[in-house]
Amino acid sequence: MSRNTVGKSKILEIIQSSPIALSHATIQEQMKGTCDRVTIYRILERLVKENEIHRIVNVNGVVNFAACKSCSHSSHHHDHLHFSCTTCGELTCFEDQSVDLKLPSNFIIQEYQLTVAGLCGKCS
Amino acid sequence: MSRNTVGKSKILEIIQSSPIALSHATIQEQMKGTCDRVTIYRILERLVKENEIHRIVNVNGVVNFAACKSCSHSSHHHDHLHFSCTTCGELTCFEDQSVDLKLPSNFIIQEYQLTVAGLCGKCS
DNA sequence: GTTAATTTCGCAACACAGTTGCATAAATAT
DNA sequence: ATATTTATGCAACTGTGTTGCGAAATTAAC
Ligand SMILES: [Zn+2]
Ligand SMILES: [Zn+2]
Ligand SMILES: [Zn+2]
Ligand SMILES: [Zn+2]
Repeated sequence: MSRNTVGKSKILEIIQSSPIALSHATIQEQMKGTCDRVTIYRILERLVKENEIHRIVNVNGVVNFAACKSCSHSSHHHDHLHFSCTTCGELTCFEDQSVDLKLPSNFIIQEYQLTVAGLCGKCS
Repeated sequence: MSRNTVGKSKILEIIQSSPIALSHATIQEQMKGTCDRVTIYRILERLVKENEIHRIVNVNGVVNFAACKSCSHSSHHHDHLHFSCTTCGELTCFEDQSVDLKLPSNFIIQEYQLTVAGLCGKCS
């Protein structure tokens, strides 16, 4: 396990206390200069590796991060759906929505990226 | 409708004759210097607007383009699944796979980005 | 406690995808 | 033939993410 530093704890707390997924840029803002850009990238990488958070590629190509809630540390699955609002920009996890896919049997799935974009409840 | 230029026709042909989705970089390679980088970006933008091609954000965040086959020009839908191979890098459309999602009724879906990554038939 | 090994951090520099402004060129319209 | 519109090329720029490296901070060993 990697070390628990001040920056790491703070970043994890920011992500865990957010109802929506956050981008690196947003996290950096909230860190208010207490951490270097690159350090934030590396901490996020560590947190992903330790199954504390998961990464979602938004429809604009930018990576966002959200806390892992329903997935235990032993069985880690991120096959749930994400919704990205085109107005307010919020990226929400639908952890209850696991989509079942029918692919040819010789296809081996390693990673999911299931996101729909549109207007969220607030903006519609 | 935008104008039909040499570059536009060539790029459309490259995309239509490809069994997999292509990135801007790959298209630029196949254009062999006949077109400027920026021009290619703008032509792709036009082709998307005219419903000739659709854009897929790959798991690495890079945008890829594929020809529109099953969708007519009147009813345009891109709710199908994509598969991105982590070994050979190929991004394939599964136009027959339309995933059904159950979102809260006040959520309005505008755009789909349904991609799974892993090992394709050739690489598994 | 002092020293050595490991990990983290900050800074600079880089790679890459994508965008914008502007002048020129080409195609349409009058 | 002239004016208007659209497309192109070039340069410069933005934003996201990465890599190398030396310094600082932790942890382990003695
Ligand atoms: Zn919204
Ligand atoms: Zn999620
Ligand atoms: Zn493959
Ligand atoms: Zn497709």
